[in-house]
Amino acid sequence: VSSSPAPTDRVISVAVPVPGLGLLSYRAPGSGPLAKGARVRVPLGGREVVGCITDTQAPTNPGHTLRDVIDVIDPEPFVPPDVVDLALWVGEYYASGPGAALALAMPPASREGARESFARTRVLELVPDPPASDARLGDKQRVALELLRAHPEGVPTADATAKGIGSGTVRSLVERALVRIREDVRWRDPFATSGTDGPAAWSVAGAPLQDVALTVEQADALRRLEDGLAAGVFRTMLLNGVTGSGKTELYLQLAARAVTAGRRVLVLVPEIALTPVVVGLFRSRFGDRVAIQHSGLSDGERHDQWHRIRRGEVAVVVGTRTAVFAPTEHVGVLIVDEEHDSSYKQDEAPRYHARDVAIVRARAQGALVVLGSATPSLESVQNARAGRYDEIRLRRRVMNRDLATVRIVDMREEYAAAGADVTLSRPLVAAITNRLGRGEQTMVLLNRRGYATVVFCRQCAASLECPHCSVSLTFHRTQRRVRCHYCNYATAVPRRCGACGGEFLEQLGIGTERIEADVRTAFPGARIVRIDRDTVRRRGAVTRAIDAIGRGQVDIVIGTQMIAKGHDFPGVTLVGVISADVGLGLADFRAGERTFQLLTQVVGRAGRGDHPGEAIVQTLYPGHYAIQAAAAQDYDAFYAQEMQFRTAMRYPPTVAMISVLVKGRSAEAAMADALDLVKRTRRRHPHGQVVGPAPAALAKLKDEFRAQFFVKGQQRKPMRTALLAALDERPELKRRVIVDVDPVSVL
DNA sequence: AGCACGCCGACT
DNA sequence: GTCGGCGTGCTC
Repeated sequence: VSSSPAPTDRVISVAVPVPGLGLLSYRAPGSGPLAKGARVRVPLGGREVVGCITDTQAPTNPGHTLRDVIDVIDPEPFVPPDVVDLALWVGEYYASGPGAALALAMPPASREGARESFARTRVLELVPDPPASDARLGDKQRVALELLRAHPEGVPTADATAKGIGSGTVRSLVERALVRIREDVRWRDPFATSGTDGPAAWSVAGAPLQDVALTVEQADALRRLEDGLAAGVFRTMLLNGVTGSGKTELYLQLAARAVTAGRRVLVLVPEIALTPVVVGLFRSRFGDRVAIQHSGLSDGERHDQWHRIRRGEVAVVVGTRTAVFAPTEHVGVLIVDEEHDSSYKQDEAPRYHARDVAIVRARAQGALVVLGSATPSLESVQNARAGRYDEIRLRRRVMNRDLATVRIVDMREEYAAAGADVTLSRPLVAAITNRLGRGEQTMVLLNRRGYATVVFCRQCAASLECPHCSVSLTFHRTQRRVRCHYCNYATAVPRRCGACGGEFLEQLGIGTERIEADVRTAFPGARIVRIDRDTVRRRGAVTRAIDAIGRGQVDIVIGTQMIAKGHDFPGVTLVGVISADVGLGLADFRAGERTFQLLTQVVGRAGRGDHPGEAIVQTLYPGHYAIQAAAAQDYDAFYAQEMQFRTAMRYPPTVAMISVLVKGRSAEAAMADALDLVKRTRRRHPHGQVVGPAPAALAKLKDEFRAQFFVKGQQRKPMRTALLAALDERPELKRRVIVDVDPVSVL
């Protein structure tokens, strides 16, 4: 290791997979090819790591002695250079550093330097022009040749073995040059294993193979989208369309147009559970030129899908937020479905928002972005109304279906009439009875798991808290235990109060388990299924449950927000919301927005088939604007009210915001460190606003105490610079500080 | 993230 | 006298 590079040596910039580290410079001896995006093995401290070249001509850093690259793994770019730039942007904007951001753009094993490797199947096939031979064949050999003649495409060795053709028979046939062995790449196809119809399913049952006829409104929208695509320049279009207005069909037809023009299409969906449906729709139009990218794939599946995309074999990539880094070239359209959904924000470093990254990617490549939602984020609508996006409205449902009629039930009246224990209001019970009689389905939403949310002592008023977090424990009746929904701590329900020894423990607050029990009691003959994180933990369980509902094997579905998202159930004509206000009380500036979105989405589940839908919304706050606007399906009313609140409180999107969470071993220590950072940040950010510190809403989590402050301003760059400079003065705090740029949740 | 260094408590 | 607990600092 010497300090000054010899003239022939090149100095390169490398992103290493170490959080908090910037780009490092290394010497690349020799004259082999060096490409931006290629992987290199480099020394780092006392170990070796695999990094990614971000620049083949780096400045020599005078402060450091350069070390030599150990090995150049790829002669060509592994990560496409424009995706390298995208990752570098993410690393800077979200203050995570380049290494962690670049890891998002690489499939798992490749981060350890593994080369492309596909699974292979050995397949037997006949040699086309076998040499004439007078040798006599045995019975087994004749059977084998017969089988191969019947299958000119070849027979996998495993199938041959299953039919009694042993390896000895095969060997002698190969020696006689009558049969040969071919090695096929076996795609580890995630759709085949997690799909609903077995390995042969290329399309979702009933999905139309061709474009379906559009309504006048849809046709107008499609024309505007196609104009945007044809322009061939960067543009963002907000497709703001009520539930059931047929946005997906527009995605499909727009994608077809892009593919015809030789451009690739990226489709982002919020959740893994939604990928099979969307992939199915795209496969029914684009066949096997559709790839999948999401974190639920096995490493092998992910590897195969990634390399298919990288080789340019696919036209459409469908996936969750990570798919925004797919190694696709010539992207013409990026579609972000349900753009408001909080799953697009990663809740660990790098804390990126895939919708915003999609926009950055499109800008760099001159592509069109389509943001679709029935309940767009305030951010997107504000951008549209400021002229930065084009807004396309779809105000009507397809097939002239009406929006569901919504009835708000004031639960205070129900309590007065039937006691404070009541969970199912009289109108809801009557409506469910009515649906059961007609053979129609009901969906019941309660966005809270468990049986009771609080176990409360009637003698001393203490409630059962998690010993590791500052939250109450939730009672789960099926497990006969109380559990913490944050750290998963669980324990048997105590007989007596831990504080006073009193024997009168009472359960308050209801969850889906309790609703399931109450619904079963009220409707003994009904077929009931509950869908929440507790019932569908295994891979494919959601899909199976959703299938059963789709086939009409269920009368009443009870669930958390899981059931509200995306899935189209034609048999559901009634939606009941148990406590519409769950979530409204949270100390989060987006509480109202979340409630409005969830209610609007779930009410939109009602009546997509031939029958009109009805929704019954139970609440203690019937006058709240989020509930009122959702009931009226009036986005504009909600937007106006919510923007007033955000403006008054100086919350996003009226200001830019960075949330900073400081952890400590005591509440006081966390507050003291946070206060120190606040002062240092404030000094460097005199024109902005630094708010706090205060104990975080979740003041203690997994035995760590948390203090929080917010940096607000108009431009993110000076805010981020000020904060990072403050952190550089207290480097020992870096491990205990979480910086979240554009936070989606501040809990 | 690793890994080394370093400074205090419980064992051979 | 050493082993090892995890705080702190560094990595081109």
